[in-house]
Amino acid sequence: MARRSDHTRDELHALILGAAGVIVEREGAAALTIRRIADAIGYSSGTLYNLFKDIDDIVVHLNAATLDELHGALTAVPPGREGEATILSLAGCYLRFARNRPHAWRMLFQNLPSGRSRPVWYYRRMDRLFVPVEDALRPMLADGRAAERRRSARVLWAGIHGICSLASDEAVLGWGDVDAMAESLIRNYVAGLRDKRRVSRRNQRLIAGKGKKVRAGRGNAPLESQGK
Amino acid sequence: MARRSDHTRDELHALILGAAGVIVEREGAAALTIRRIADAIGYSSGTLYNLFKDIDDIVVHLNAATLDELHGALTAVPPGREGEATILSLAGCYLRFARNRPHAWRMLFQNLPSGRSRPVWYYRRMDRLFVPVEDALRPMLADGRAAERRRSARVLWAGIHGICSLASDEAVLGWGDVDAMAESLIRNYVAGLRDKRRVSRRNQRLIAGKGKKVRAGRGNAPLESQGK
DNA sequence: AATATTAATTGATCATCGATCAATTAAGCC
DNA sequence: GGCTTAATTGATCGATGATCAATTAATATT
Repeated sequence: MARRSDHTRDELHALILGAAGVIVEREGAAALTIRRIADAIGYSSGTLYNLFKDIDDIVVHLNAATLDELHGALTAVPPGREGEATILSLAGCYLRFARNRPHAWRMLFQNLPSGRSRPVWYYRRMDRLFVPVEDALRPMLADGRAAERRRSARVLWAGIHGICSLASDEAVLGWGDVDAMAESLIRNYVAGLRDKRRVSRRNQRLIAGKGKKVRAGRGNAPLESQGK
Repeated sequence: MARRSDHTRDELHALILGAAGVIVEREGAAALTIRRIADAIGYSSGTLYNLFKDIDDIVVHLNAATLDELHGALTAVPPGREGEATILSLAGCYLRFARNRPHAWRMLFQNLPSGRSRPVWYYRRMDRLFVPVEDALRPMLADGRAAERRRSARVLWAGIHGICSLASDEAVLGWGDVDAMAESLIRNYVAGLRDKRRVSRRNQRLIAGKGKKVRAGRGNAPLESQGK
């Protein structure tokens, strides 16, 4: 047949993503195949290529929906006047999401074949996730230090993500520890942020005192010092 | 033919892993197939199944070799009497490794099909990576607080890993920022670690002051407070 | 109402994948 | 030299992503 009036193009689009989402939710990304989606919605496999370029395209759209959900959950946490508490809530939100929807969450970060890259709008959606953290940092890092705030938000978010990532890789870390770890990360990092000046000075002294005389001023990058 | 005297069993084992390593290094994990390895070493595909259970088994052994290399690089950084500087060096080492060997590094963390899990000895090799960080934390966290030191090492390592992970996912973060981000993470987290007591007390006051009276004492877990 | 136009849908088909296993063949032993 | 053992082969299977000529239904035109 052709142009069955069963569904409009948009309905079909949603139908495919819906069925794909169910498969991923239940069995993980590895179970997601063109034929299984087609069977689930009662169309044949070729039809899917009318609406999506290839299977990676489907995955990208699924991930976009997941990112939207996650973003919605993050923006739903009450901002609160105190920054640290807000960040703790945001982290808890992120961890809960990853734990409740492990398959969808892991698919977000599964590496694609070398060479391929995701569309731009996809990365914009990932960037959006930093915003709530950035806002929560405003009490600690004033408006004058926007660049620093931007970086700190990304450091915190990446840190939470790293903890989550190792925890979801069952047995590297157990899920039992992640809450305490995330709390440790946030509490100590934010505390460090608060006495930025004193810390910088102390580190200068300590590093300079270790071996050769090296002035470790702002912008100095000891991480690159032993480049290979 | 059979039992060609070309190579012993061990040689063949190494030959397979060597060829597989070259393929991954050059083209990434997606290019690694049984047939390509077999062609590369001049054997037929069936032979590989004599030495490895399946292709995941080959990947696991490749990853083990990568972990050994990484561990070797980490233990090669001079310990140094000062903890923070050592941790900065360790992080630099980790970031450099991930940047220089992106394919091998990313394969370490690629999620396996739902249900499957890696052998125990594999996770032991991952645990080993925490040890140098734990040792470097000894100056800040005395012997009495071993559990705290253990957790902090994992927090730091997971944080660095998270930064690295988002950076390798090209375009979420650029590689240009990671050094500064890692430095920010370590400097601030360690600083927070240093005035643990004062920080805890301050947070108690702030959280208690926000809305309902909640005593946020030690062991309180605000991350789980709004469980779903 | 009949026909032509357009486009959605199909499913056979292709190359490739991981994995299996009967058949083959070489090495070691008596 | 014949026998045993085990390593090696490659055809084969089921399943994958993707393609495309053929089919068919909805719409426009006459």
